[in-house]
Amino acid sequence: MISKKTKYAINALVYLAKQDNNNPIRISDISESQNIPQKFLEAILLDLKKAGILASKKGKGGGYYMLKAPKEINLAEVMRLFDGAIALLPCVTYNYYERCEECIDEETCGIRDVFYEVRNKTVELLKKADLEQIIKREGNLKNII
Amino acid sequence: MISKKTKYAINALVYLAKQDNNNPIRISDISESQNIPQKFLEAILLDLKKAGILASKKGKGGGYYMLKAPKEINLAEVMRLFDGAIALLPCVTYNYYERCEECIDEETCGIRDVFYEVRNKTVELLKKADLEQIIKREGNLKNII
DNA sequence: AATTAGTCTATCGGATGTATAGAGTAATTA
DNA sequence: TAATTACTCTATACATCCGATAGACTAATT
Repeated sequence: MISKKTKYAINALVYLAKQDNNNPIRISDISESQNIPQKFLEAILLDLKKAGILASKKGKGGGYYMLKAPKEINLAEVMRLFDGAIALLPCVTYNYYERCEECIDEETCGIRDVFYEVRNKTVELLKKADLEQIIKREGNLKNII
Repeated sequence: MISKKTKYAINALVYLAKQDNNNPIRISDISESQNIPQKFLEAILLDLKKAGILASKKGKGGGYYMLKAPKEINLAEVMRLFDGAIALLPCVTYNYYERCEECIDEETCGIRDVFYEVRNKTVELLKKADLEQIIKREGNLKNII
């Protein structure tokens, strides 16, 4: 399961990416419209800013706005930022590799082999899912109904 | 990430499935050969027994042995048994569905749409991975080296 | 100068994951 | 039927993480 932090982050990003212009949006606006606890959201937005995805403006008329283009931000990136590794086993991650202590021979581990496949497929799907595409998907789903 | 419990369970199952005959194996044997803390392993084996995957025999010459055929046990089943849902969002699980509290419209949620795909692919891959196949994979990996 | 809004630090309760201890029970064998 | 072996159950400990909140601080704008 992904953490609430990641989920909130994605929701906030989609919300910001949906704005017509790129004017700053107040934290309290995002918080209320997306049902995210405000103080919790503050920390999340800060992290997104540090990651170079968002930027902020202080003072009256301030708030957060997109720095990167929606197409350049995908769910794999956001998940890694808040939850760390995407893989289900530490021994099949790109960025957070760790040997399984109890493992006898990693090279010939059939279990690892399976989870390696799972990770590859998952990352592939999550990378394809950028903010622009997610918004398009919403449009499609609305048309179906 | 899957829990150690799940990982230990899989390792113990593969170990038991590899035995030539289906004689009972002592907990202490599994524990030592697979580097799993014995007391922790006891609880895991009990769960696997309750799930109808293993059976046990008490007294001298006793231990745990396979009840189901290795081909009938796949990683999706084991993961669900110990870690619960496989999906990354509660709103896209088969067996543990829960609405996201903060969600505004589930039906048209683009994020959900993505994670729905990820879950389907993951479950597909994990279901294909039964114990027999895992053991075959190990054989293949050994031949490559 | 006053206002508005983001930034930082600290903290907290609760849940979960990993692991261990020890007493108790049941089956087997000799 | 006693001794042995091994499984079963309950309780507990500890660390870590997660979700959330409080409050003081700082910086930009009007």
